[in-house]
Amino acid sequence: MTRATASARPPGRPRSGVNAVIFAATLSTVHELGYARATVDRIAAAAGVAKTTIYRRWPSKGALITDCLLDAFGPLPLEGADRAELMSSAVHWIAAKISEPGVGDAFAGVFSDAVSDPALRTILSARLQDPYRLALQDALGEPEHRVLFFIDVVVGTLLHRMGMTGEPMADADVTALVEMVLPHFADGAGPA
Amino acid sequence: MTRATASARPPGRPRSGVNAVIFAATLSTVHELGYARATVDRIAAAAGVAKTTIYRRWPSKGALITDCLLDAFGPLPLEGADRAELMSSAVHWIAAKISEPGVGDAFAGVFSDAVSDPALRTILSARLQDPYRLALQDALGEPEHRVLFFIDVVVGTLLHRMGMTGEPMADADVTALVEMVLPHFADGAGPA
DNA sequence: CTAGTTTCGCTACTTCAAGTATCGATACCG
DNA sequence: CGGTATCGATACTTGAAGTAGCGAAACTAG
Repeated sequence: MTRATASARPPGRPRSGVNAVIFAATLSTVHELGYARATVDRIAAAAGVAKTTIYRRWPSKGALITDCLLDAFGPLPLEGADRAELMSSAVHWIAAKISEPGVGDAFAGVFSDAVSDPALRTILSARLQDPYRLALQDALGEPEHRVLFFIDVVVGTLLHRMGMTGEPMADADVTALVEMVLPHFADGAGPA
Repeated sequence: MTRATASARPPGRPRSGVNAVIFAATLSTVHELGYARATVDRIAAAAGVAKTTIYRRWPSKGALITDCLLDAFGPLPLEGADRAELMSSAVHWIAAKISEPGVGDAFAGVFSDAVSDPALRTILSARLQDPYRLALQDALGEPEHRVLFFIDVVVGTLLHRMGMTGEPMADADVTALVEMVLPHFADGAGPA
């Protein structure tokens, strides 16, 4: 998982397999201290590695958080007999992920940083959003801009609740979100 | 506008009426440089005042931005013959406001800061969200949690688009947002 | 006109975090 | 063994939030 699957192993001392440890330390530190106070120094200390080791692997704190989220989310489970079940399970899945300790804070935090950092925005969009967007386009047969709108609504709503209250959205409200979104994205409901 | 309407003027040198100038400088600086690089030093320089003057009036950068947004938004225009028109105009209004130069960046930026700053979250919730929430509760006759959900969806969606793309949401998508939200909040559509 | 109070601009400072630089030591390849 | 890239450790640079203390200015009360 840590080791690249490249053809020949590159020369030099190989990287130790501590990415998973660093990811875990990142989430727990963010969970305990919040995003802003989860400094790279503290994350490194919690993971038992040097700060320089982290900066050798990720170009910035935002990139670390992005990869950490990618690792925490994993692939989108595309389950459901029909279109409605598929979308419903996707919404509940991302809501549950964002509810996990540290994940929501880290997500909202890195998203915030990206607002005034175009480079991080590119990383976030390409590494985190695009894979799920493509999977959804494929599963739903919707054009790109409709799936982007879907993501804006679902993720935006969940993050806004998290940001304004500090708590993840309750199940009842996630269900309301599903019920609001489903008709709009029902087969043949959209324009074109 | 700047001067307090308090009973007797307090002793000492009165504050100069530069709040409006500071607000304008804040928005233009955020618009030019982005939220993170719009430092209080730079905002003060753009407004032609000393940084200490700003910190005499607002306890933190976040509080300044919050008041600046409050000033930029103004009161929620509650127009519309019926419930649907009222909600539609409210969504288009906030979308237009967020599209104004600097406003969306400032909003997304201060929101981001609030994620890991409970004190700022309190300021943001009480000074910015609550007035509009109360006005909506009154106008729509909906309970608090439904209006909060409405705000999460609308503002969250608009900010997510702004944060991920750097551009405000296009009119066509705002219209789609309205069409998605309206049926869910139609009279008698909700639980209880 | 003077005394009291508060704001003003200015400069200097403290604190903290992101990110960089450098070093000797270590692990792996050929 | 020689080459190379990583490791931990320490020190450093840079930039921004927020604070402290100054003399000058503006206003009010007497």
